[in-house]
Amino acid sequence: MTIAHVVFPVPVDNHFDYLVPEDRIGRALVGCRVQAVFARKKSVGVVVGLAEHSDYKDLITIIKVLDDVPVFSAAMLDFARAFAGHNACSFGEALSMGLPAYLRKAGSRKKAAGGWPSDGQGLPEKLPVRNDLIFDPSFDKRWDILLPRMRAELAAGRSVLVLVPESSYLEEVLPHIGPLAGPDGRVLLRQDTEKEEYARWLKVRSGDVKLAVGFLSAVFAPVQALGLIVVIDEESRFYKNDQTPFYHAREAAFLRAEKENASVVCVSSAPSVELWREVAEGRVALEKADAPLPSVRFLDISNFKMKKGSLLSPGLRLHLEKVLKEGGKALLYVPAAKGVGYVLEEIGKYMPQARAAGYDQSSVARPDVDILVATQAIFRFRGRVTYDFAAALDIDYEFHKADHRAGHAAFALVQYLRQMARKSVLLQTREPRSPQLHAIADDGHEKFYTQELAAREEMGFPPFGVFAALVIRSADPELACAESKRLYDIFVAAGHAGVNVMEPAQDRAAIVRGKFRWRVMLQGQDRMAVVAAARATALKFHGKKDTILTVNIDP
DNA sequence: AGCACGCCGACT
DNA sequence: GTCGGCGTGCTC
Repeated sequence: MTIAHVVFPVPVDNHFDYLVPEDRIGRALVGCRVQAVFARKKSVGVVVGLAEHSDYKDLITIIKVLDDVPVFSAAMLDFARAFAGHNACSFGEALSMGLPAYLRKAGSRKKAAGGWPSDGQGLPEKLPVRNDLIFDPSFDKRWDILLPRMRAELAAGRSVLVLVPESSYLEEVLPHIGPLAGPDGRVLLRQDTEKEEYARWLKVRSGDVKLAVGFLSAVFAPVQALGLIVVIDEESRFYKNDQTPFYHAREAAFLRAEKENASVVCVSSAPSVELWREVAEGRVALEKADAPLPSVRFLDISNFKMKKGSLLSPGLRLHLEKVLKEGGKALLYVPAAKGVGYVLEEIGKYMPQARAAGYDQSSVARPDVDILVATQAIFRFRGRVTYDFAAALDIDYEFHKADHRAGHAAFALVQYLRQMARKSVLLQTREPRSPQLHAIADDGHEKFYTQELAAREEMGFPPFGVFAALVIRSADPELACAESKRLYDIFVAAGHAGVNVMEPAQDRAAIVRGKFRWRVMLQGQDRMAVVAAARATALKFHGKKDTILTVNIDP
């Protein structure tokens, strides 16, 4: 009697036992998809283990084994298990991330044709594992270090997975890496139709693809003989998934690489504090690509009595006039929340002779003018476009955000401005003596990380502690509030040692698409303890009708 | 997550 | 009587 442990894409942590059909006894089964009756419905599950007997009495038999050869290698199963533990989802939910929609559906006749070359047997030895951070403040030195590293893996018969934060990077990345593999050996992973997704998945899985490029979900791509995962601009916020499971692609990349004995190389102009800690602890090696960058100066406006909302100080106007007189071009950064409109109005009033325009998320083209007033959106041109002069008009605003990552965001902002300015960068501030401000503008960078790591350790913030946000969504504001209180009570009643809880509060995004959001925040030192507490609380909480609860680890 | 079971109030 | 709301617990 042979029993299969099967997991399904539902939020339950345990596996379910089924009898193996006669004709499949003794053949490879672990990692195969199966069709079986689960909770009265025909469902697709994945075999994650085998046993000789089960404690469960009324076993039923698997209806059909859907794959001739396992869809998931042992390493991918290990990765999914670790991923589930990291992100407060079930093993089955984690595995379903690695399947195209066609192969997740119960009724689908689609096959996962082809097989793994038996988990790497018959392949040349792997290169030694080496996790690196390429710190490239200038943006253009990264390829000198990265390309030889990728070539070495490919030459050793290993495949390489490249993650980029979003599509604007492709223009920059593809010309560099395209030549590393022939047209049949490379693929760009994009979400479009299910049919396309499936076709590409098969191609990658066949083993022909040696170089795959994609966005955050590409970390699950079934590349064979994985040697290296490259994470381009690892600090980007786009690597954090915005729905369940709320995983971070950089963290998932490290988990997967560990299970596949592969390496990770992160590239960044402003490394995340989380990754910098890995460097400090010796788990990731630092390769700094030194290149001169323009220095940063402060423009103290604390003594100016400016009109409310005004960002164009007399001092800044003097700078701009000088730049214009020399025939140069200026970039003025404003936070997206403030918009570019008011600054443009002020320029029109005080400097009518200057050609000025705005650039933000909604802009189609980048205007070629003397003064460009832009939001974050302009940074998609990093490495390709430069200005003579760049200024952040309200750098204080960046620090005063109630977010433990605000300091890093400000640091990254300054780094990006230095990349886009040929001559000088100016930070307009009312707090010219702020130690944080001096740390982010320091040429050495060490100052920022030392200060930021100390502050985060003191506060128990990541990477020294973990947050978990339990978010309740409902169309009814009262209900959302009441339910978050009930959730809080459930957590407190269970008493999770080593995990702190904060009073229910409105989520940062209080209303999204007509749904009101309240959240209960958990915090603790140990990631596993926080994840376990979050998950236990979520499973105990039975949401009222029309309310949804999501668990976001490290929001 | 779904979905059935079962307990209460409301109603032709 | 019995319809249907929603709280509770289970899925091999």
